[in-house]
Amino acid sequence: MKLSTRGRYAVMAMTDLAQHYYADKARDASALSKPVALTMVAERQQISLPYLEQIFQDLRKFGLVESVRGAHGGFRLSRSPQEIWIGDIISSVEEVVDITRCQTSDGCLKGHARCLTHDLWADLSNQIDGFLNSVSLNDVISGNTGKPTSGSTQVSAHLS
Amino acid sequence: MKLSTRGRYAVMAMTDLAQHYYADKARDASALSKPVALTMVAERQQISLPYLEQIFQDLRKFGLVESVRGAHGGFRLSRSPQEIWIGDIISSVEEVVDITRCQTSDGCLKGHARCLTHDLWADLSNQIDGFLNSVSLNDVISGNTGKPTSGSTQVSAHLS
DNA sequence: ATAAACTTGACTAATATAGTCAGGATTACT
DNA sequence: AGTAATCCTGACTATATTAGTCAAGTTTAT
Repeated sequence: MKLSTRGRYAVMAMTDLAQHYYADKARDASALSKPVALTMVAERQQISLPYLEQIFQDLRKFGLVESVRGAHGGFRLSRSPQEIWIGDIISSVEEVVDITRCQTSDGCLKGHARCLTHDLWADLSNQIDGFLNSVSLNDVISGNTGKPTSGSTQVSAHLS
Repeated sequence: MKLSTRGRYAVMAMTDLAQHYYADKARDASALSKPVALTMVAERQQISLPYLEQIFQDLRKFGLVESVRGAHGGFRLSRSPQEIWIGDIISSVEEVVDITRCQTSDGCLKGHARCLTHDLWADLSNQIDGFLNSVSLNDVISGNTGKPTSGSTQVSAHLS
């Protein structure tokens, strides 16, 4: 799997929108939240504006955000932060990568010696998907991303 | 995180050695297993030999394999497949990637708006590490990589 | 009208990955 | 002793990906 800065930027930007979503709902729970201009998000999150624009086109196509064009336009979440999973965000903006290389021409016979590792990668893939699809935008904002069982207080800054 | 072909090749090659390990032990449980030449591994696993050599230098430096130089030389596992975790293999050959970008100069204040996603990436990192460090080479060979709770029969070939 | 903001698509630069190459050192076998 | 097999080392290159830029639009509030 490849989790590049593109996916990370997308999640950062979406948490930014989510904060505005809550701020607006606090003022008027029944109204739509106001669109947030990407120039603001880019500045707050320190991401290049044209690059963010690219990323938001993907998010829009996958229905995670709505755009409002013209002056005072911008983007808003298309549903509430509890209903948006981190996995949705990342899969919207990252290329899909075939981790196993098995569907290709060289014919991996699953279970055959050539590809004993097939299930390993598939299981790892499920593991990661499972995690990312169990964490919502709301969880991220409220700092509630850790699994109950794992030591979520122990922070390891590096992946190996 | 970046799990590239380099790491996948390393795991494939190590499963190859593990199979030879068991074959040799079946013949004589007390003897050291015979070294396996990389030319053989390269051929069986369809990996370029010079590339494999590079990878095996890393594995050797991290103490996962022993080398035997000269004619009839090669590599053998330096301990039994039950004691070698997939996480060990991958971290030996892949570059360490800072997933959070937080220790750098631009000062991520954890918990600050700028870096609400810090814990998310750290937790994901722990999740992946936890999985890879809970699967041994022996598990891979015996097809026992899935977690009891997750649907390990459902194979999704793509990571998003 | 005008300016703010989104939209689209092509383009470029930097980086990382995968893989190659050449030569050297070590050892088994004859 | 000689030779072939094998590991060992390090530099090198090609390719792909990622990150980011640029230019020229369209849409809409004021």
